[in-house]
Amino acid sequence: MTAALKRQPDRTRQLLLECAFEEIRRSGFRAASLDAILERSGVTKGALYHHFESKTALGHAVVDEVLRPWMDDRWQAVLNADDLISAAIQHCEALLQQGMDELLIQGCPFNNLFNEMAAADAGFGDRLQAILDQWREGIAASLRRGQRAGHVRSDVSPVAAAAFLVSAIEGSMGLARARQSRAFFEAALQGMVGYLHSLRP
Amino acid sequence: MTAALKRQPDRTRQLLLECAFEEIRRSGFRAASLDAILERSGVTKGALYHHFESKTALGHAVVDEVLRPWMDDRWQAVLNADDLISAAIQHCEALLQQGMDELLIQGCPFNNLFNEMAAADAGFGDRLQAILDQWREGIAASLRRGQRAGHVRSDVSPVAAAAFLVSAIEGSMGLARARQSRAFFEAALQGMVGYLHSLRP
DNA sequence: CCCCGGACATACTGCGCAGGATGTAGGGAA
DNA sequence: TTCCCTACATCCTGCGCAGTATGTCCGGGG
Repeated sequence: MTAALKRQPDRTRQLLLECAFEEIRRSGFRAASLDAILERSGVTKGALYHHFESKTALGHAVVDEVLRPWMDDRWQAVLNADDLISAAIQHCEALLQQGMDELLIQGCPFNNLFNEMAAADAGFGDRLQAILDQWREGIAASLRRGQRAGHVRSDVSPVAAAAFLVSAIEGSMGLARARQSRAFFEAALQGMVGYLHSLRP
Repeated sequence: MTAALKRQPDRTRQLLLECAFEEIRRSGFRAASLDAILERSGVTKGALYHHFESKTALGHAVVDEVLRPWMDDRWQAVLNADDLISAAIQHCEALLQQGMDELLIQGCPFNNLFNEMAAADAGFGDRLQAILDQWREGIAASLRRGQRAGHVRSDVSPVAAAAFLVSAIEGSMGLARARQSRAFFEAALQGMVGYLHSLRP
């Protein structure tokens, strides 16, 4: 840490959270090395263990304070749109045209962490489940609004469609990430657009 | 290893592969402990390293000789059916009614391993990608047959629908596994059935 | 009968890692 | 100014693990 940054506990903590998020994103939680986080942030081990009582606690804080806002921010626009289906299709097409590169290479950090840790550690599981539920319920609520407004077929179950949608989204990211298979991701997005159209009346 | 099983190289090798598959299924590849595999199989470390030159090589062999047949076996019936959509819907409903417990608890071993290793190790990546491609192409081919037979709408892209389908399947298993969330999995399956119906003319 | 190589068994090493023990410096309250 | 607690810094330790070195035994070919 540079001299200018000494003795700024909030900033140090935030720096650790952000560097940990990046490292976890690249390597996953288990493979994330504390030493790597420390090197990247310029913070020492003593400082880290002053702010967080264990690697696991650091991970939990990353979920609460970085990953959750990241997800909220990412999906807010689509979820709050008047017409979810149009917004989602637009979102897909935007992805198809411009840089989905970051997503392809590193995948969705939520999905990565969920797959790795949700089953193994209840602290992660509860937190990630809460994010997932909120996301899913947001979609379901938006679909219900769409049904009332006549944008969405009335015979689809919002809950089922929402679960299916998040499954398809995370599944396609997970499968596409691994090998930078742009073609696969494009095909899956196309299929998603087809599905979204089928929800129309 | 019991006395009766000594000096049977093929059987020893097979035993190792199967125990490794189970251990990997439970813990993932990285967290899979060779010592645990050895204890479960009753084989010693010398024997293991006689048959496989590294943990990674063991993992690759597990994919080739256990996981691939497991997947082939699992999906063959659906892929070869006359009417893919009916077969898939039936498959979903069978899952909904009887024990999806094993899948819920441990998830799909292909999906688990793909998420964990495909990006990190080219040996795993190539093998798993091949399985995925074969699966996806099987679905696409089946959809094309369905189009010729009039079971499937002619305006859907088989390639896109196949990619979307495998994404949704693996995504729902991945998300449902983590926390034994039966409700989520059921909703996702219901959504899947809805999607499958929408592929009908 | 010998002997040689494949099929194991046992004991050890080295490494990366999370985490702990202990030391120190800055800055605000009295 | 003194004091004291927060916010760090440094060094050490123990553990689990993959991988290795070396020994041994069985079974078949000559």
